[in-house]
Amino acid sequence: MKETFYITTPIYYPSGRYHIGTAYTTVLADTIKRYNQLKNKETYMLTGADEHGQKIEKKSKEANKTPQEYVDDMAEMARELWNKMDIQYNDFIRTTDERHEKVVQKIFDKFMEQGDIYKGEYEGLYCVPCETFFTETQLVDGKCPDCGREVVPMKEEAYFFNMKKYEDRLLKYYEEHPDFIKPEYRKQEMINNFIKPGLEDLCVTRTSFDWGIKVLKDPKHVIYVWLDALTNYITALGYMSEDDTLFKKFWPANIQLVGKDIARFHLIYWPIFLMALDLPLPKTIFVHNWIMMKDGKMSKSKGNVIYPEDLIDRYGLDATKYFLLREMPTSQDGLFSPEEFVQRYNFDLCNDLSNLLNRTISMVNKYFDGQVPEYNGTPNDVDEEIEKVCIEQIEKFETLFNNFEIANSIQEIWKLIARTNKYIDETMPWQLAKEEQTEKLKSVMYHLIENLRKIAILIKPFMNETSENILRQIGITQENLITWESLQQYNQLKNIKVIEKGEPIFMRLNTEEEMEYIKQVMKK
RNA sequence: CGCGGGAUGGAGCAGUUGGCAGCUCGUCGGGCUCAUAACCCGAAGGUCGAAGGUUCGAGUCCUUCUCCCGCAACCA
Repeated sequence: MKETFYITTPIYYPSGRYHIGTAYTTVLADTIKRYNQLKNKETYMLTGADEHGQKIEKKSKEANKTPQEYVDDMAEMARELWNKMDIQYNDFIRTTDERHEKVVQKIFDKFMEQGDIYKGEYEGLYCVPCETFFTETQLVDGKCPDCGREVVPMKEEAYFFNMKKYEDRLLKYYEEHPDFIKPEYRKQEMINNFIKPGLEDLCVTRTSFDWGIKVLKDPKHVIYVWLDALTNYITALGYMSEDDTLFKKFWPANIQLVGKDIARFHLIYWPIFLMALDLPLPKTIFVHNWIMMKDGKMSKSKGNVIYPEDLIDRYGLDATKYFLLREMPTSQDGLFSPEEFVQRYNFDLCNDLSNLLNRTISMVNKYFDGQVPEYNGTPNDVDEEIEKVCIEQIEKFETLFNNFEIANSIQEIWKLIARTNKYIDETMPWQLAKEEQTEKLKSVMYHLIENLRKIAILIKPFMNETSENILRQIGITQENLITWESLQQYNQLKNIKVIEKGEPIFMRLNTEEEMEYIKQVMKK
């Protein structure tokens, strides 16, 4: 039996077009999934949409649609984007799916029966025209953040989930499972800000709007956001339904990705819901940071929003994914800027990677008519060293990647690329050719192709197209030479012929022009 | 004294368990010619936010302070 691997993204709230940050989360998930797939695990990736709530109700009115029509259109948009980005999700859950709604109702009833949910009163500051509750901290100058009008204290009947009951268990779980929350400092944040001061019970229903899952036994209430949204990770697998084979197979999740804005809900409420259901908790919840712009958060009013389609259409999918993953540190927010994007493209992708491929292919053609020599040992120290470096870099990559330090892990691949470029200068193949040192020259060509093969495999989880392109150009077609295990081999290439003329995988961009282009696109 | 993170050569960042301060880009000089004005080498440039302390030795540990960012509970 293959080891299983279940990974989830948040279900995104479809209140508008998805920007680059949403794409980042999904690309990250897809990359981790593909990596684990290459490592021969049976993987399952879930993404989806969180389609209930008052905001959707409003948005749909503005668009002159029913809420259902509105979310249908948005779901379609999301699917198109993920297809365009070649995201290999296995399932797309929508909270309006019947399979989800039915189970959420069952879960609600179960919590009622267990006494985890009780009826009480929700008190908050209410904006009458907007028909919305706000907390004090949400207010802008003590007024409604949406319309700027006065808010009034209001009460409404609501059901609450008794969080206090699980407080101690949650803390204990944190302590006993050091891998549960990554990065570590998020745990401290949760404990100090929310758990230590004492958890407040969570309001799980509302009566002030309709667009949600009805409470069966009290239908004027709809189930409110988090109980509805968070449970998607298990309803999608068929939990509490006739066919729960996927649930049995894949739960608990190996990793659940969330942005820092929704960390609290995933690190506190979600584990508590699972405890109340007597289910195992996910192995890791990974909180990633945000992509910031030079002038702060992306926002339409600032005119600094970047959409994934714009980058993909002009620079290709792989370049876009490369940038996202390479630029996002684990410990802090990443920075997007047009100049950074163009520079990464030119330096890393064109100069380092694409050029390495190009010069190698050219030499194999020039010196051996495109026929890659077979492994003939290591005729000098440099060859031996390059073999060693290769092994080391692969190890470093794996260690970092397994710890979800993706940006750092990618840098290790690029160190290998840089080292391989340097290897050419050290060995000076043109000199070897002149001096007719054929054995040495053969060895150099062999090692170059071998490194390119490994580089192609290493980038496969996030640059699949480029990976295949490289392998095609260096003439590697045998399945057994493109597996993850084959990274350990260094002397197996036989009967390989590179293409006659190298095709650049990335062409140098004009920095000025492209910076201007990206800036234009951001203002749209 | 609410909580967490950050402050490292011109810019952006690495720096696990304390042991000669690194990387990418930029600048200056050189090399090579297989390749994309590319690639390779060398140099200049930092009292690692401030002040104390522990230590044979601290960017790394402790204390205090300054500035920046995020969070502060039901908005996804």
